[in-house]
Amino acid sequence: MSADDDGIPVPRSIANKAEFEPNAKPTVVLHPGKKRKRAPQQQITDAKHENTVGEDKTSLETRQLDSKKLRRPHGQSSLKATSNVAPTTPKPVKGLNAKREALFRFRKDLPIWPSADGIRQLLRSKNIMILVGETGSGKSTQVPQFLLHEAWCTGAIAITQPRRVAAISLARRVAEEMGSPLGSSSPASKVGYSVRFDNSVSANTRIKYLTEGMLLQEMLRDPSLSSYSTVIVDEVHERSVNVDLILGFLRNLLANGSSKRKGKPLKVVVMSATADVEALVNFFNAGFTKAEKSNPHAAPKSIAQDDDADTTAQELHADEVATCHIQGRLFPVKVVYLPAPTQDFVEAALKIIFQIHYKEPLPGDILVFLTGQDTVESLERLVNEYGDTLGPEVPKILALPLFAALPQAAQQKVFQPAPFKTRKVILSTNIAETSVTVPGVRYVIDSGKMKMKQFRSRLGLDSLLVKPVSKSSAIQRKGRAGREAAGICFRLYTEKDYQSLEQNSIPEILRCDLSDALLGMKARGVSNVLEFPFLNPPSREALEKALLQLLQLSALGDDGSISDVGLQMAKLPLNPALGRVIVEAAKVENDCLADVIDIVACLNVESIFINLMTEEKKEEAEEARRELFRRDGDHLTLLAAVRGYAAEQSDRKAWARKYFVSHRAMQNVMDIRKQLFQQCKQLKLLPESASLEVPATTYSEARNAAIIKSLLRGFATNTARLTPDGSYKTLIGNQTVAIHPSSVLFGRRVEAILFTEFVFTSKSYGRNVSAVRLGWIDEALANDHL
DNA sequence: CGCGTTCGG
Repeated sequence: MSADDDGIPVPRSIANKAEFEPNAKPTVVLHPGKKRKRAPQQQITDAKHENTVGEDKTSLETRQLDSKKLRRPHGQSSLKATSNVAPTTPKPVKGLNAKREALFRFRKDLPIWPSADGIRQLLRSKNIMILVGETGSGKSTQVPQFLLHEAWCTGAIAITQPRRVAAISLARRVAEEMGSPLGSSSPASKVGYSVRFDNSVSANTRIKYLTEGMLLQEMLRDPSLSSYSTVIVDEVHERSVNVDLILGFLRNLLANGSSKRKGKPLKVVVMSATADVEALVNFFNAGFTKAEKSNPHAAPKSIAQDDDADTTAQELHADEVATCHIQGRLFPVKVVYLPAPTQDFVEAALKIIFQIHYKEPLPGDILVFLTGQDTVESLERLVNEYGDTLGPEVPKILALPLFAALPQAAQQKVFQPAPFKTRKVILSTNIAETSVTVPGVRYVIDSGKMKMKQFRSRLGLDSLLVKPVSKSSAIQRKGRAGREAAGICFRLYTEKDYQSLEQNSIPEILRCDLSDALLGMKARGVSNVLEFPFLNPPSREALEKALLQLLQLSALGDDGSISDVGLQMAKLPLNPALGRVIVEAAKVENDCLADVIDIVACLNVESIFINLMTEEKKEEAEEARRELFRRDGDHLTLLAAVRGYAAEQSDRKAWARKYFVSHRAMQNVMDIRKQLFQQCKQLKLLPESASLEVPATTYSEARNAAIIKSLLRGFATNTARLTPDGSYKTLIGNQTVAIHPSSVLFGRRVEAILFTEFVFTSKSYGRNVSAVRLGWIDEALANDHL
C-alpha cells in the first residue's frame, strides 16, 4: 500500500458524502465489502486553493514541468511571513495573510497534527521511530516540521522519497507552509530538494527532500551523514532496493557510527503506509549491542490514535524503537467481488464499465487497473466500440489509456475534467497505483493482476510476467476510488481469491540483479556483503552470482575487495556492466569514450525511437529512419541518432519529428550525456579539455570495432552465436535467445550477437543488439574469470 | 512463431 500526497489538499468541489448509495446494484454484486467506520471531516471551509489543488505530489503535471519552472521562487508575501511564526505554534500569529492562515488551518486539521507533541516526546528519548501513517495522514509534510525546533535537531533534516516529482512537490508545499522561499531561489530558504539533474538547496536549508538514490550518493561522499540530525525515510512500504539499502546503512550507522559522527546524535524516522511495523522494529533492535538492550528502564513506548482494533503498535516490545500509528483519511469504498473467477478480465471489465455507466449517476469516473499496453489498448477498442452504440439518452463515455510509454500529451488527458454529460474511463497499468493520481475517480475496477519483473540469476535474465497482485496492492488500488468521495471497487476475482493473495508484494531486492547493490556496498566500506543487514536477505545464490559478476568485471579483486576500477564504476550513475563499458572505452587502445557515452546514455532512457501503432506509420518511420540505421546493430544506430540530434542546431524538435524519434527521450539523453561527461572528467577518464561538441568524425571499421569491443567487456555473458537452424544460442549456458523485433538486426543472421538487455516476456529476447565476431567474444571471455 | 509493469543515480 502507498500513501501518496498526504498533507496536500485534494479538490473540495465535490460534496462530501459519508455513505455512498448506488442507484441500483450491479448484477455481479455478491459480497459487498466492509465499510469504514468514520467519514472524513470537512477539511477546509472557504480557503482558496488554486495554488494547491492539483499539486498532488505525484501528479503528471508536475512531472512535465522542466527543472527551471520547478525552481521558480516564491512571492514576496511568503518571504515576509517567514520570521514571525514558528511552524509548530498552535495558533496562527496575527497579521498572516488569508492564504497562510488557510494553510495553517489545513495543517491543524490533518490527522497527524494532534500527535505532534507525542512524536517529539518519543524522539527525545529514542533514536528510532517507526511511524505508520496511512494515505492522507499528512506525515510527509508535517513530521519534518514537527522536529525542526527540537533541541537535538541542530543539523538538517533529510527526508527521502521514491520518486523525483514527490520530492520536488513536497518541498514546494512545505516551503509554502513555512513561509520560506524554496531551495536555491534565496539564501534565506529553509526548505530544499535534491533529485538527479536538479539540486535546489541554500546554505540555510534545514529540511531537504531527496530521492533515495540521491541520499545514497551523499553517503558515498559522507558515510556518516554528518550534516544531518535526522533522516526520515518515507514510503518504506514500497520497498525499493534503494530504501532497503538505506535502512541497512542507517542501522549500521546507528549501531556503531557514533564516533564517526563525533557524538552528534542521529535520529531516524521510518515512515510506512502499512502496519507491518514488527519486522522494522525487530530489524532496528537487532542492530544494537547487548549493553544498550539490557537497559532496565527501556519500556515499550507508543502512541496510537486509533480507537479501533489496531493495537499492533502498542503490543510491540520495542526498547530502542518508538512506534506511532496515524490513521489516514479516505472516504469509504465498497468492495464488490465477482461471484466466480474469470479467465478474461478484459471482457469482465468491459461488462462492469457499462453496468456502472448505466446505473450510476454522473459525476464519477472509472479507473481500471490492467496489466500492460496490450490489455489497455484492447479494452480501449472495446469500450469505444460499445460506446458508439449508446443511445442519446445515455451520457457519453470517454476511454483514456494510461501507461508510462504513452506520449506525454496523451497522458495529460486523464487530468482534464470530462466534457459535459460524459464519463471518463481511465484504462491504466499500475502507474496509477502509486505514480499518478487521477482526479475524479469514484469507481475502480481491479483486474487483480500486474506485470512484475524478476531477475533469474541462474539464467542471467529478467523475466517480465503477469502475476496476481498482493493484498496491499489491491487495497491501494481500491483506495483510488475514495479520494474525493465515497466510491466502489469492483474486483475481477472472487473474495476467496482475494483471501489467498500474499499480504505484500515481494520486495524488489529479492527480485533484482544484485550486482549494483553489492558494488554500492563495497564502495561504502561493507567488506562482507553476506553480513549486510538486509530487511529481507536475498538468497545466497543470488548474492554469489552478483559477486561473481563483479569479479568478472574486475570491479573486485580476487580477495573480494573493491578495485580501483570498481570504485570508478560505483561513482557512475550506471549499472556495473555499463560502468565497466565506460572504463573500458577510456583505455588508450580503445579511445572511444565520447562515442560510448552517447550510446550508454541512450541505453539509460526508454526507447528513443517512437513506437508506432499502425502498419502505415511503421513503414513511414522505417523509411525516415533509414539514414540513422546501421547494419552493425542497435548500438551504432543509437550513436548515429545522438550525433544527428546533437548536430542539429536550429530545430531539434523538428529533427526528432522527422526521424520519428522521441524528443523527450532525446532531451533526457542529452542530460545524461552531459552528466556522464562531467563525471568521467572527475574520474580522469576524460581530459579536462574534452568537449561535448564532438566534431563530425568519419567512422572507420576500427573505430566501430573499438566501440563494440568496449561493450563486450561489460556484456561478455550476453552473447550468442548463430546455430545451423537459424536460432541464436548463448555462448555461456547455451540458451536460446531471439533478437527483439524492435532491433535493427531483427530477422537478420550474423555469426554472433551481443545484447545489452536480456529479457523473457513471451520468450527470451535480446534487446539492443549488435553484430560481433565470434573471435572477439572468445577474446573477451578469455579476459574474464570464467 | 513481431514487442517494453513501474521507479531511480
